[in-house]
Amino acid sequence: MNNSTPTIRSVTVADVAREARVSKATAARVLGGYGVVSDKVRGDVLAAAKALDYRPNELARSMTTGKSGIIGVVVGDIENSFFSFAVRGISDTARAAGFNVILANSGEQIEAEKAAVRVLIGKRVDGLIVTPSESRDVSHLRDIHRSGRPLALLDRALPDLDVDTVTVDDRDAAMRATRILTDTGHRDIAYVTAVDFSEHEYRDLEQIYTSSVRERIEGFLAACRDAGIVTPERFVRLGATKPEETRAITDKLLSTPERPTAILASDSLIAIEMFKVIRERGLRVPEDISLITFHDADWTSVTSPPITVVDQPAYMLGKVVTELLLRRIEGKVRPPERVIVPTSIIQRGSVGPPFREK
Amino acid sequence: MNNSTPTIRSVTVADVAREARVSKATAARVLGGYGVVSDKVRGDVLAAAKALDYRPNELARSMTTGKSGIIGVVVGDIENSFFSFAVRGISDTARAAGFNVILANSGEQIEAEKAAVRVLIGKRVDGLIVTPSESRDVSHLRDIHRSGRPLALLDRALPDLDVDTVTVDDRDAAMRATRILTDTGHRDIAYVTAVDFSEHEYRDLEQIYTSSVRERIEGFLAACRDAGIVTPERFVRLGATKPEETRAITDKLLSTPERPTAILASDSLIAIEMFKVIRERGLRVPEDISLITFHDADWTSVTSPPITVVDQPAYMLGKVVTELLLRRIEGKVRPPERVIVPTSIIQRGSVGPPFREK
DNA sequence: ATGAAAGCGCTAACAC
DNA sequence: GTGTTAGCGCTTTCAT
Repeated sequence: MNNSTPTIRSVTVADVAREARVSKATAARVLGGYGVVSDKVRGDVLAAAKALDYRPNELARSMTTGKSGIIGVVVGDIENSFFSFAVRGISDTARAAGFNVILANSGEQIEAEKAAVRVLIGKRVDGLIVTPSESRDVSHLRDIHRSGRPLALLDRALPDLDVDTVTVDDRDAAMRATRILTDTGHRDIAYVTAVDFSEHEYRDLEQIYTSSVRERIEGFLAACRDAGIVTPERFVRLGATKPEETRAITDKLLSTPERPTAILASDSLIAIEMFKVIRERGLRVPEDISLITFHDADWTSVTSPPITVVDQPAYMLGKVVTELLLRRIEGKVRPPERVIVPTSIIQRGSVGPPFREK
Repeated sequence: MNNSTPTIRSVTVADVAREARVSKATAARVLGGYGVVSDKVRGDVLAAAKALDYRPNELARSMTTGKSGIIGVVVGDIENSFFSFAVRGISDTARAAGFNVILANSGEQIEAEKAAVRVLIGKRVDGLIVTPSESRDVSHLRDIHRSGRPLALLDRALPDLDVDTVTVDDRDAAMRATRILTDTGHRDIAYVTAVDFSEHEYRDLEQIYTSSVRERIEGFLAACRDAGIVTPERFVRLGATKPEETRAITDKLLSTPERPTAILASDSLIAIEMFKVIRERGLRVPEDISLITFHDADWTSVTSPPITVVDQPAYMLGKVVTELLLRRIEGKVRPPERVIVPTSIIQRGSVGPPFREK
């Protein structure tokens, strides 16, 4: 049909108004779906709009209304399937409420996170959902709050920032997972986590600025101590942020004669890399070493043996945090909520008695 | 510090101008980084901006410039790690060029895809990258083109739409994968793909409206025929869009005594589900049945045996399609490009001779 | 029920 | 170099 050159100037309410022989205001009323218009005029305007192929300019609309219909989301790493699911939960919930989502990746880097927040605020998003990469520097998050836009935190709580927050029961989950290991007889258990840190060695909790990481370590250590294990922190390893780092940590961990007999991994990306290294070294799971990981990633159920996991309802986390945010966007004033979503442990075949006992 | 109530009205160039005792235009010049200003005035304005905590309103900026700095992306399913990687490639490339990304999920539904496109156009994105879910209805994509905004296609070509398109060598990849199977002696090979279709049975290529799906089937059939296999289409199955569908297809496929001795899966989501069903039925890979899948998903390297895959450079696809789009956004006029990125096959342990020969 | 006009925050001509 | 002015496309009083 219309094979003419691309439309240079898009058609505006003024164009439609002219075509329909009404005022700009009237056309805008029917096009924008507000105010009152007679049925006849409505019909005329709609017909004109159709004839001209009118598309509203959401930008202009946002500018006058102050709302963009966009929710900004900043996550640590979209390639981590935990976040994929959470984002899916966010998107579905937002879309159902008529909102769009702008997604930004922080790569767990505080500077990238700040930049992303700045941009999103500039775009006048109606609200933000952030997975804060650390709790020391929250000035940019404070700014959001100050700018009057709602903010909700996903997966990680910030002690200094009293806003709607949804996390899982990290401490408890870590304790339960660890207990499975100690109950099976393990005394030398490694905990490997992804917090960005120059060294892999763990000193004390003061080093850790990410709530979920911290709480999991706390839970792990507590469960170990409950089982009478002394200095359980000797096998805590930080900095498994990339496959190569994880590989280095695992290699070192498995090289000593005093090596751990079980491993608890803080996410599935770490676990899969550790699993590969374990395999390559000719070790068997769980005969030679037991393994539990956070997150029920797809691969954990197809390995031989399948992996015991802490199942985190990622989609649900995304859904809940979005609901909280939407409620704020709608202007409900009430104290910030702190939702803790329970996890469950799916026992599969990757835990067995420690090899030393054989 | 400033613990006052959230800023109601955000500070504007006018506010900064007043504070710095210069005109709005001058303030705008330094704040917007264009035009020329004396160093002294620049300093004054910057100081005023800082004091007032000025944040540019990107919306207003976009409205006057006509550019939003946003690239709209519509993919089939973000949970599919193939798309995750592609999106990561898109994001990284876009961000490096100073663009943001709005991500929308079509769920491979044409209506959702149309809605997403409409919204993104409304937001005046500077360009769109779409993974078209089918090639019959491309009116909405034509509209993009007509609206003057660049459009680039990812992973799937559209015969009717002559725009920048980046895909992998689907036909050839399917042929090579199939040949591995035929060379190993297989004569009864199933091809299972995810195109949305009411029945699972395949009749002819005319049913298929998605280029990548179609080309892969073509390649599969061609390679089978080259190997002298008659009616290879008898084992082509469509509609593996959800785990349940895949499960049903696999169950049926494996229930007959004439069951296939090898399977080629069109994506890793299908393959993992098939792998699970195979396991549950007590069949072994590759002794009882061989398996190859498109996409080097993480799980394919940790199963026993690991899975032979068609490695698609998803990140690269995203990167390349974004580069093409950015070039168009910059206004370069030249004929649409059709880039075909080569794939490679990673041979692992999931292919063996057909069990019937034993 | 409809219209006229102002204004959202910014950029872009065009003067001076 | 700096200021003045006029929009961008829409919503929103305020009249009529």
